[in-house]
Amino acid sequence: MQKSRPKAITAAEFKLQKDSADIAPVPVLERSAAQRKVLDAALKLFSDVGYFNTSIPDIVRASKVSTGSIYHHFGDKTGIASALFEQITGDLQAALDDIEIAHITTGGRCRAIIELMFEITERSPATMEFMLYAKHKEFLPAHAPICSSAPMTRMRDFVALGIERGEIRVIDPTIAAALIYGPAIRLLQLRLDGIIERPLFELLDELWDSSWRSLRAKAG
Amino acid sequence: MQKSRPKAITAAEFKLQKDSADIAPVPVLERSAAQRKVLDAALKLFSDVGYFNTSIPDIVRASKVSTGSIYHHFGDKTGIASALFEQITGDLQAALDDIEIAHITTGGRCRAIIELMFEITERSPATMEFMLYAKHKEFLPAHAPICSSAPMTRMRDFVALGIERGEIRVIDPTIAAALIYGPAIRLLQLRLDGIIERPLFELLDELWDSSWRSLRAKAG
DNA sequence: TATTATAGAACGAATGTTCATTCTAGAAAT
DNA sequence: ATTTCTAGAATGAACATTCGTTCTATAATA
Repeated sequence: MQKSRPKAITAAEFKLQKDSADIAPVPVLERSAAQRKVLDAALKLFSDVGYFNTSIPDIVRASKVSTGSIYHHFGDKTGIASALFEQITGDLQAALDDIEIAHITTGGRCRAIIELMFEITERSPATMEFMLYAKHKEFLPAHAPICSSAPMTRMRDFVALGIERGEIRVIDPTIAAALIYGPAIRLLQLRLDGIIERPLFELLDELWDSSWRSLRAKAG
Repeated sequence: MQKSRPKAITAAEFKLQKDSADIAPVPVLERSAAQRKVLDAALKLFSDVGYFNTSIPDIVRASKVSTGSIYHHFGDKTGIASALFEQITGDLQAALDDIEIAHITTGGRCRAIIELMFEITERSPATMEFMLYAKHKEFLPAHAPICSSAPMTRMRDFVALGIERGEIRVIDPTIAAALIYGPAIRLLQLRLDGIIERPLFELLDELWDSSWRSLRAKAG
């Protein structure tokens, strides 16, 4: 059901895709240096003090890009958040593509997804914070909630496929997905909040053994 | 380590408690009708459109309490959020007290906690949203993050005790807590986001069987 | 009991600030 | 030479908060 990530496409192809309803009209993400500076500064500020506590003058100061340029590139303040959202979910989609190719088994895929989430959390906490905590509906009314974003549904699809294939025992797929990803997400939230002080990688093996044990089919 | 909830106490007793450092100086929560109207309206607005999209005039309109009265009772806008936070965590503490008394086993306690979270989600989604999603650090800089709030640490303590008692197999307590509560919290988020359309209660048994299976000690 | 004093609560118009956005003009790029 | 980009001052609306006042109810006084 899920199409693979669109690669670089021409304008004509893009238009074509827009007409067929099942492909999200995500344009190719090519950012100028100024755009990147703005997005970097905004991500950091949004994560540190929150979207609503971040003013455009703050972003101007932090990014060293002028007000006029920011509005030229992003239209308005929500445009910045929107661009960040698309950047991050796009990157995530790409990473999920790689995982789908690199791992055949459901167990391998799910473990790799958890590893990916841990890695993003450690390497760029602000990115993970933006994905998890940003109340997108508060400043991105146009976007669907993060839970129903492409990467999230993709993660659930992997689990559902695992049940079909008999790799996961028969169980409500929603519950199965929650059992697999829920504990990992919980740990990563605790890590972001500073409750967990060790790098998440140190917890991965023990977490995975327990999570997967409760779900894999007996006759594996 | 954890003291039980303070019952109604006299002023003298309260002062005494304040001097001993290990009891939080939470005053008895007695709210006037006006205060309750404000808190009800604010909770609904905060949950519907977010704290920063809610103006004081909005709260005045919704609660039918005047600007002046609101400032008289709550000091400033963060005071409203703060009062909500204390109300909700206080109620939660009380419910956890009841659970601790009503259930002896760790399994029973954890299951009851999940049931409680589900029940709050169904009965008052706004309350659960405020607890989960409210980026408290953005508008309640004085409060610790929700993860390290009293009810959350309490929930972890139950799990840690279960390991000591041998009811849960030997495993990192942080991971154990994530395995128990993580999936439930995940489901409840999906329910709040409208992804799950059935009442959570219908998922409880299947969820619990799987969660607990991965954690209970072999020699139960 | 009748009158006055006091204090807390309620009110909402007025204030001053912040902030997103616009505007005008000039610099680069194509 | 036309379009794209950059710049930052100017604008105006929205907002949290303040303040002077009025209401209500209980307490003090006579």
